[in-house]
Amino acid sequence: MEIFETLNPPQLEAVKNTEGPLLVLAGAGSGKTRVITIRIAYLIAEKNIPPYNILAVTFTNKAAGEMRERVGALLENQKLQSAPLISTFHSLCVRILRADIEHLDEGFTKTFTIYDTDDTLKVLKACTKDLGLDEKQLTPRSVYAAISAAKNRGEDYEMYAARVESADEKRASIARIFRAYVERLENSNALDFDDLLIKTVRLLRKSEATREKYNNRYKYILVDEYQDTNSLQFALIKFLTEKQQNICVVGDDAQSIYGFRGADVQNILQFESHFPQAQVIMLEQNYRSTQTILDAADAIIKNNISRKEKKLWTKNSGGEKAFYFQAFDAEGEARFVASMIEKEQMSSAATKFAILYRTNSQSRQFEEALRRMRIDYNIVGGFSFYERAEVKDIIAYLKLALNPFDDIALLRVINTPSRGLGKTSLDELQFQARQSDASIWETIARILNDADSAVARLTSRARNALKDFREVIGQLHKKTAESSSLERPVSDVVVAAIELTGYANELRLENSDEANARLENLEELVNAAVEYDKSEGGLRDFIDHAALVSDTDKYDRNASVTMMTIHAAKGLEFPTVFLVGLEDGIFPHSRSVNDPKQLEEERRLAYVAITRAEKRLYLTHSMRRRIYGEEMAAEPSQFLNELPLELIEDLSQGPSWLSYAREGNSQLSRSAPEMRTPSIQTEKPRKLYTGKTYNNAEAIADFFKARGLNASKVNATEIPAENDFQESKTETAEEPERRPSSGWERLKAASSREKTPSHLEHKSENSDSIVPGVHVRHLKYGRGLVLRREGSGDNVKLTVSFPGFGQKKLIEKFANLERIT
DNA sequence: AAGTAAATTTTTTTT
DNA sequence: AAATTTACTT
Repeated sequence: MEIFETLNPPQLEAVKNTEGPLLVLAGAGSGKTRVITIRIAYLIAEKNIPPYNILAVTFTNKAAGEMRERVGALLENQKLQSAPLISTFHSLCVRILRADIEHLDEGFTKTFTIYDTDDTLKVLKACTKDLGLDEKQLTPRSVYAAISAAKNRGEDYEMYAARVESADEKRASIARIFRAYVERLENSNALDFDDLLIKTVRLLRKSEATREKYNNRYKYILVDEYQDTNSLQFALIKFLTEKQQNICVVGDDAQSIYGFRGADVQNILQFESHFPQAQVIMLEQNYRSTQTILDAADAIIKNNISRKEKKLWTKNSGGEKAFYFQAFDAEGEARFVASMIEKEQMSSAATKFAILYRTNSQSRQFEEALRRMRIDYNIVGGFSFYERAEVKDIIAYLKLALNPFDDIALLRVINTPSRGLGKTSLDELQFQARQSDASIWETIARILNDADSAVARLTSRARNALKDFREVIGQLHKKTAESSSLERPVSDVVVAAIELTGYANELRLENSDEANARLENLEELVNAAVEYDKSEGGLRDFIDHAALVSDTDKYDRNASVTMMTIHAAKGLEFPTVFLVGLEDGIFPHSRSVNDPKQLEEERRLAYVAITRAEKRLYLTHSMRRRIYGEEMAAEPSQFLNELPLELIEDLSQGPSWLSYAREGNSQLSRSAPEMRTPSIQTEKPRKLYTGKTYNNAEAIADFFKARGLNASKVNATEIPAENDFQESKTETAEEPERRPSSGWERLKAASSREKTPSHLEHKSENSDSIVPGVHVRHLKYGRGLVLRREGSGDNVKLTVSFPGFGQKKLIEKFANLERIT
């Protein structure tokens, strides 16, 4: 195959080294995907491995789809009997479980339902309520996080309870919810995302026959983005490679960005000890970016302590500097990005742009700005098609028809469209179901069959509604049965779920713009089903697909402008990248800054973002930003401070943070830290900052005024708590620190005094230093983050989030809070 | 029971 | 600021 000639020596090694365990450490832009796809093609075309013996695993459907496509293109001219399985971890597990879950003997059957995050949260909420626990403190999200973490550690609820026994009350409650949750899922024959992995691993551990089957089936296994695997995924791989060890994993520890989901970098770092015969190949030549971009990425990542030294290099020498822009507010930032895109589109229409942000909520401003300038864009993430209410409703009907024990699906649709079943009836139904430890579907049957209906206090109207409902689901069920034996196309059943249930009729009757839009979405769902009928999958696969596709899967590589989170951008590349919202608290995210481990993950995220760029990189941040509808001053991200100034070109209007940084650095090079004269006072890291320093009496008075205090009233202990004074007095004399520190706090105070609109000014005058965003210490709860401040004078109420205790509402006057940094 | 008004919460990142 | 949840009418 002439394609091999396009590979460099280590890439070629990685392709041809087909036997035994192989670790490919592939830096950003080093042609990783090419290597994997060509390797698969090589196995088939040159080594004559039957395609069905090959398994490639990815994390996202997007990656799997792309890989399928590229392998397909490489093997275009071959006549193949089968196709290699290229799948996500979760789809692979569904496939295995749909075949063999009954061997697990845990009561689950092949027709199990998959609960997505939404469904899971609903169950958790119901459990918490059921147990009479505090729903305010035990939010479904936090409980889910705890349970999911436990599951990913391999704990069931008993182990969790045992481990947590002597710990705080909250975790004891979580243990109870955990148990109730597991029971409910069992009753509903449902598995959540974690369960898909857990049950598969358990099944492989338990059943030798199953293990044997898949070991014989998949003789060559490839895993993409191996740095993102968690312990369960590792266990899965271990079982699947038990007999033969033709396992090739590809990844980059510097791009490990899913630690929050249990991913363990140790899997890739310890590969050689997990698979003792392993060979290791490093791909270090970057084909994507300019040297400047690589230098910028490297400047940031080298601040991480735990990392494997890697030296990416490129033949694409030089390149232009990274552009930098400081905006006054988020709208200004978006306007800047939009106008830069417009300008570049004028000169070369074909180029592609990505706007990358840390959180989905940042997309809005950019959407508006682009729309105003009539620039077409594509947005990945946020609301996905399958997350729309009407789509989920219809899917729920289908899920229910396939698995009547699925309480969550049932509750979703039992009164949609309205059948006259209100809260009272539904509460009664659920109560009855809990009493008899049965599913709601069974409970309905029992109530309707029981002539002596006094047990259930339901109105005759409600009973009739239930009868209708049962009838509808019954009919739908018949059709699904026909569909699974492939006598009836999937699209037929989908249409039935839309029409038979009266769902479409209700929307037609409403005849509003919104209702029509929904009807169109349902039309789209039918289209998707028609597409599906062309492939061999049945209704079941269609529904599974709907549960397992993520919003990142709708990336359109032909779009000129794509907006998405940095996470979603992993694996992609763009000629021009805008990395926006480079502000402290946004990126790195405020929930990560207190934990060095999480901060390092944020830094890797920055590394991923920057290395997406091929030719041109823009870095932007805003001086203020609205958070929860409240205008907040925002300081530049510490990551900006980690970039060498000579790599950056400032496009800001007027003086910017960067121009101050330049000034501050003009006398002393920050690349020469040894020139620093250490002394007790200056030992503490300090930051660069713009704006006023508090180095005279007037400025000090101003400072306190901004905080609503009189300088004379302030006692001695409060000043050091702020610790602004000594530092700022010596500011210009000292060498600037690489790692930014509290100087920015002063910029915030200064800039809010100078630039804050008057309504905000007023607010800050009446408050002291305990405002949203600061940290405080509480005698009992310890350190906490102030989220909200309400009221005035003696009635100031604060909402404070204390790690481990949740959110507390406190009266400032009595709470005895101390502000800390 | 259903619709409206008011109160409350929300934002990390994802299969 | 927006979306979701709860409280209050009819």
